[in-house]
Amino acid sequence: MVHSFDIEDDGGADEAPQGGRIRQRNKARIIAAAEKVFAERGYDGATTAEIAEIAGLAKSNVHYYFGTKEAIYREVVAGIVDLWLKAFGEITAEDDPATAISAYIRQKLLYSRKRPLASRIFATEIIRGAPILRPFLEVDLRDWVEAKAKVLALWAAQGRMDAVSPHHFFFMIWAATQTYADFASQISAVLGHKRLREADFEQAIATVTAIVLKGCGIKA
Amino acid sequence: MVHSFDIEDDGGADEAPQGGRIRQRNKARIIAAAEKVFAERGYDGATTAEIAEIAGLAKSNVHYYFGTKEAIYREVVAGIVDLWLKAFGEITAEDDPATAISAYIRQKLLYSRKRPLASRIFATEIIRGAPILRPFLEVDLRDWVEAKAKVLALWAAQGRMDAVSPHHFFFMIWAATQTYADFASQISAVLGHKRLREADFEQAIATVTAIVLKGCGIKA
DNA sequence: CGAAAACCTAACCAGTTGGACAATTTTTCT
DNA sequence: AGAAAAATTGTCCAACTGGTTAGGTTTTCG
Repeated sequence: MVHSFDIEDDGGADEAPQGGRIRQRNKARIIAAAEKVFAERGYDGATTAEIAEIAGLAKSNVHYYFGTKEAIYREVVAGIVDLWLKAFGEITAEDDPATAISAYIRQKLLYSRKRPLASRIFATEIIRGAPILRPFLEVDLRDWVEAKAKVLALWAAQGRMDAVSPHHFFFMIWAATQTYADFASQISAVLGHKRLREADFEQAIATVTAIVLKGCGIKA
Repeated sequence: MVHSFDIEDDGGADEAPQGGRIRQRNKARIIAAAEKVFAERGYDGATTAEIAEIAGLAKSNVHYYFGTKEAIYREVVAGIVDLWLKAFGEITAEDDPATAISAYIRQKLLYSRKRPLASRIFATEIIRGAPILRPFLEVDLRDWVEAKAKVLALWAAQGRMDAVSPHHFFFMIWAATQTYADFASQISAVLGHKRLREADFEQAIATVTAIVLKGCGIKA
């Protein structure tokens, strides 16, 4: 998993939340509330008071569990990184290119649908210059892309796809899929829908997949 | 141009900045400084004090020209919308599809290179739910997309390109081009470059153009 | 020139925010 | 039960922020 990068404070086991039932439940509530508030208001716009209110706790109680606002933010971001890593899915040389890439795009797009708040927090963190996530980007993500670049190069050598720049290939997929979370308000405005529907996402999956596969000369 | 939507307060002529030389120069300085601050800190994180400092004026002087922080923000956003409209470029039925789409992608990408701050402010505005830009998105941008959808449909009927969903086609191009401004820190981290270089943008243009054109069956 | 208009800014203010703390209540464990 | 640990909260506060104001300086223009 992630070796070089650990956002969370505890250097210990990566699993099993610590503490009693109450602690566990309240921390979860706070994180969930914080995700909403950070996504809607941004880091600076978010207030611990609003997080507390949504979590159904007193503000002082929020500070009891997480010392500072930044600590809450770091934990929210850490959770999002986990999601990213899971959403990465597997793309190996043994896979069929069309199958693997299609699955990857679908997974990313469904993630934008299921967890738009997380996606937006990730986006604003990057836009702000990735003060928290820089190590993750420079090491883990970079390694991941380098590994996948080799897979794409192999596929290209085998004539199973065109020789496209693997970096920009992924940048394009990430952008095209994340936009349905981050820019949802723009997309729904243009589509004339109040909210994005299931069908919109299905059509997005179809369009993005079709263009990317054909555009890279990947045979089905 | 824009008929249904006017962010700027003055209902009058759209050209020629009002006021004397000093006023003009200082307002420009403030806007430039504000663009930087809003892009880096977000709306809530931005302070009029920092804007003033970067502009080289006293905070009170900033409030002398623009009454409120929100007014500054609105003017910055209005300027960005103008850029968007210009960057839209022309895509008409008479154009050659490959030429028109290539030029459009290139223009958008170069805009991400030349004006990354503007792009980031636009992005955060959308992520926040587009409180200011909603009318623009729902009317002007929507109309623009509908008009272009007809062009794409015609091209498809003429067998000059595949019948792809025009909406998602543009969402994809917007995402793939804007990502080089908004997510520059992610991209440079993955590429291992401290800053994005000219060559990175050229390769981005090449990759995105190639995938989109081929992916939509647009013959060169 | 001279006065009106435009420009500039130090000082100030009221509201908000993150966070500290001490006192109290609840839960846990023996 | 009863003591220790954990949880809860009202209250307080220093720092900061957007914005005002009053009084000064500079520019403009007849």
